[in-house]
Amino acid sequence: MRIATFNVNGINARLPRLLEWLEETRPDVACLQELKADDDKFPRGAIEEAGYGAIWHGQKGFNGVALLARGAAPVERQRGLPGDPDDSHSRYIEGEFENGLIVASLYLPNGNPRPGPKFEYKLAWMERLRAHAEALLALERPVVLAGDYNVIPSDCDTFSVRAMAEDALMQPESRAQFRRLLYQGWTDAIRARHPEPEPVYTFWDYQAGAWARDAGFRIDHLLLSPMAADRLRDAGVDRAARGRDKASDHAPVWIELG
DNA sequence: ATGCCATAGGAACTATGA
Repeated sequence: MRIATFNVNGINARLPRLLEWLEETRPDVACLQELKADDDKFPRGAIEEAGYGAIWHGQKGFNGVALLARGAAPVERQRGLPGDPDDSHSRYIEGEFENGLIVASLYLPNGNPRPGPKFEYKLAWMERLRAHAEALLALERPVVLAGDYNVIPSDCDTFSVRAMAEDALMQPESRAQFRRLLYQGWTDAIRARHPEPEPVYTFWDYQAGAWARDAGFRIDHLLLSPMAADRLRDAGVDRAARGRDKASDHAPVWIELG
């Protein structure tokens, strides 16, 4: 089965591209981020017509995450990341799919500018994610944590270490928290299939001709629990999606599980 | 150091992003 994650950067602005991508690649589960739409603005009709059941956690203006299942209705397990009742951002949704599979769609805070409250929020969010991920591992089930992590894990995951040196995405604290997650026992699916130092970018800025000169970085990740990692057959990036008219600044990332 | 470009909301411009 195919599971994919796609930061759409506005689900209504991106709807034609999203529907086209669903039809072309037919993922069994799709994790979407940056809906930038309130719950009642989610295009449920168009998604259903494309053959997908959906659950979503919207927010006006920014954030917003969703889970899509082909020919099925995802069963919601968790809406919002646990650990802070005062956190109003819609950045996490978790569902249950066929054969006991658990999949989460997450949109980790960017953290810029740094230093400052946004960077502190990012690190606190990562700590909450670590705690929740630990609980998921304890279930000993196939689990996929997919989404826009806003973390460049290592220097070969960016076109320019120098250009990104001061960015929150590449700070030692952000990377350390990401590594702590991996050390719990999660597998970074892209790196399992495409070991370093192969560059595998998932994001290219709209500005400064970044796509044209392949000035990208890797921030969209699928982390697999041991039971999911055992089933990993392949992983990749749908780069073609980034080259299209009215494209998102992110490309979809996918895995195939046996 | 800032803008570059894009989206949403709302009707000029700001907030947000990475």
